[in-house]
Amino acid sequence: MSENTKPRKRNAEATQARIIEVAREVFTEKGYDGARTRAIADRAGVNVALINRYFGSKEGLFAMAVPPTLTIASLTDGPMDAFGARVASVFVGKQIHDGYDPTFVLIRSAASPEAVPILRKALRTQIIEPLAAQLGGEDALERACLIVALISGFDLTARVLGINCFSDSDGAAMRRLFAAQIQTLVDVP
Amino acid sequence: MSENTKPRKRNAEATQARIIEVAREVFTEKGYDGARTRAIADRAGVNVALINRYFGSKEGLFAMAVPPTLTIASLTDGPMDAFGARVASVFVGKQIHDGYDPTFVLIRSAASPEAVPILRKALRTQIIEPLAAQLGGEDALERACLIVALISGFDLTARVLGINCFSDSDGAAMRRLFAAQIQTLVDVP
DNA sequence: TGAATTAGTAAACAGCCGATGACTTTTGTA
DNA sequence: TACAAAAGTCATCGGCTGTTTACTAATTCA
Repeated sequence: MSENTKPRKRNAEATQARIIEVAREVFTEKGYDGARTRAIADRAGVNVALINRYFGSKEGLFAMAVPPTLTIASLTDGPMDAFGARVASVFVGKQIHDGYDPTFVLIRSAASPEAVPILRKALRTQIIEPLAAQLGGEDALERACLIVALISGFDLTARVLGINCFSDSDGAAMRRLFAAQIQTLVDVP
Repeated sequence: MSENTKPRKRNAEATQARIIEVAREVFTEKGYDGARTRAIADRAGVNVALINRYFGSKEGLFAMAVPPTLTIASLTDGPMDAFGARVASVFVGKQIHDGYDPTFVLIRSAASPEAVPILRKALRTQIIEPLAAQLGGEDALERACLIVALISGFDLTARVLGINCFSDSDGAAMRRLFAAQIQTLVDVP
């Protein structure tokens, strides 16, 4: 009862949150350019004009929706000698599910001039730099970049383009190879 | 004298070739969706209608322009124990130059439903399968996919998104690490 | 040479896009 | 209960997109 004591039907904050949630899904499916503001508004059950009212523009909505979620904290938490295995278990065999997938947004928005600066800044400050700091040792920046490249390249090849990269049924071989590749970039120093 | 005996000013074949050449450049810069048929026609010095007359549609032009160029023959030629070094020397430190770059087309068209099936088929049959056959040994398909993933992921991260991945000035460290990563995928068996 | 074929152009169509400003409805409060 | 502020809707604008149809001009060949 501490909050929501009054069941307001009109709630700007909740509406903005719903728009952001839906926008993440549509940006995942279509990328920045392919995502239509009307599609986002319709799926969120609101009028298109609210997107411009609350976020200024489609670009503003993208900037509010995507960068806060670009992080690898869930992967860097835990022992780093098992980092490769952890990444592989998440990305290899990942199903293409409905909903938000930041990596898909990244890949599918790489052709959009409005989205690239936003993605670049978030990727650099929230993923690559922290990862490089955590890796430490020689060429930490290069190794962090290669880890990100391997992950995003794998998602691009296997999921967005839909190339079958598995000679076995459960992807065990890929998971093992993928984990080993990542781990060599962690262990180098 | 067997060909071009008469210096025709109107030459459908030459015009088609010019359109394809320009289309490759524009697809490189903008991706499939961002490439405007009018921009292609204007830069080629012809009327927009010729694109549809000669190639049926924008998608038809893309299918005629891009797949024939998707190959890694220039990289697989040569000793495979230096494959990693060869790939690294080509991709690391590569300048963003004007003109056609198949990897950029791949990355920047990954969000376009019309382009993806075309790219998937060409990438699979002309790059990944030949590369896997050349690699041989265990998990050749997985290793070929990871090589492609690493290359395309690096281009996505460092070039299309424009993230600075180099702690030195000439990229020597990245070139060494990149080459080593690729080479471990070649040498595995 | 003259007619038929081919290369290329011009103009417009139907539809979609993001964004805007005026309008209506609900909510909170005096 | 009256009223002002906030939340949300409606209709529309200007511009752009791929494609098509009708047309003009150059080329080929009998």
